[in-house]
Amino acid sequence: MARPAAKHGKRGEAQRLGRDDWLDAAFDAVVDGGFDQLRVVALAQTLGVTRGSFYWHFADHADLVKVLLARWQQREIAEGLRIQAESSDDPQADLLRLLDLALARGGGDLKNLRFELALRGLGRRDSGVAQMLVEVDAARMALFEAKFLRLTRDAKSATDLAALFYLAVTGGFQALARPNSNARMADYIRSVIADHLIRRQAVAVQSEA
Amino acid sequence: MARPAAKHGKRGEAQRLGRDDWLDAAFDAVVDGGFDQLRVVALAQTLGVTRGSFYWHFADHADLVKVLLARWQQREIAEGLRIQAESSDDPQADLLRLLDLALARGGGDLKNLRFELALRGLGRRDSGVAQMLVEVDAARMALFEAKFLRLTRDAKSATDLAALFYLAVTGGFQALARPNSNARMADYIRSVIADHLIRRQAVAVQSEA
DNA sequence: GACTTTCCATACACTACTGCATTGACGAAG
DNA sequence: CTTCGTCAATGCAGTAGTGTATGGAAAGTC
Repeated sequence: MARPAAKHGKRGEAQRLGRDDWLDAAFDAVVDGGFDQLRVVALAQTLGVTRGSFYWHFADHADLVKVLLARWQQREIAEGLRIQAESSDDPQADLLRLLDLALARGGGDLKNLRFELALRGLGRRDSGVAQMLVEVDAARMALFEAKFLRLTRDAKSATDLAALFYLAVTGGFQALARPNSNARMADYIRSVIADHLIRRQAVAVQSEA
Repeated sequence: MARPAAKHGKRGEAQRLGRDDWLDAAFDAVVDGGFDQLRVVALAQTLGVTRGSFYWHFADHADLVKVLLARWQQREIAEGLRIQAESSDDPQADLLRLLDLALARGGGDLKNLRFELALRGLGRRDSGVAQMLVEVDAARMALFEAKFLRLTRDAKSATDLAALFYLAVTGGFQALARPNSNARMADYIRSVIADHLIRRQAVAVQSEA
């Protein structure tokens, strides 16, 4: 018997797989299906190989999850630092851009968003994952708070607005990660959050001066 | 061999189980574990019977899920009507009470909240479930919008505030459904939403007059 | 007290996965 | 050309869970 199916992936003909190929496939599998539906057999089938390959790259199923989570966290940290670096003179514009990044994660595809929701689902049962998410949330909150502080000049309201902002964004994840969520919905959510939590705040500060 | 284990459930000694006993057990199983971890063997074990009983009450695993979802939706509709009925003279107080109900669902236990999050996880893959959630969300939004309309007297801002309110509450679910979420967190979320989306709005309306 | 309904036990067949061991193909380094 | 490292196929054992058939016990019903 010859190879069951050819891999028609990245650039057309790279037969042999690496660790990242398995991780990418696992990522996609989690995106539509969640962590509970992550099956080694399924990954092998989509990659066009048998499970024999998998157990060379990973110790077992738990190892795959562990590495996948670590990779996500690493990327999340990197993204945070990257965003922290880019800062303009206009704090309001910064916040609006932050909102765009949070709700669409740059691309417009919802894969990262759906992955994170799956991850939060896992975090409700796995205390280790929950801890990781608490840290990620704290880092993001700190980022938001810093931006809001430049906008409001008041510590208390900056903290509150950052928290509320984060709550709304997290809620937006739920609404946007649906199977048939249209682009209009995304725009509306963005505009509501932007109007009431960013622009209105900027006006209030301006009218004080 | 005698009965593996006695059922020490509701009132102490009711040996024979009904459909609702299985549904209650299934509900709990979903609360901690999600729909993907819903196993009839596990339910049978916690109920102290074998699977033979299950397949008398339900056609199969899919049937259990179907009935469980229907029951949840029924209760949700009833809850909505009940809330709609109780209306006081003070729209602000009404909204604050609505917020309490949404974030704690009356009791203070997080079971309903965690169940709903699990349900939303399922809705990301099952379009039927997704449709049901869209309807539930729409009904709640209409409820919120009606309350906000009495507060702001402006249709546009009432719609927006209701949407933002719902986003924040949904986001609050995520934060509160964690394994180790303390009561302080719940209070903070409540206060932030209440202050910025309800009380501040009431003040703005009052100052116009 | 026979008869029926309701609920449960037992046993079996079947499927879906995992994990591991062995072997082999293939390229690179020497 | 051999050797070694890397990746993959194959086969096997084991586990977990579903669905179904069948029989039996317990509690009502007439």
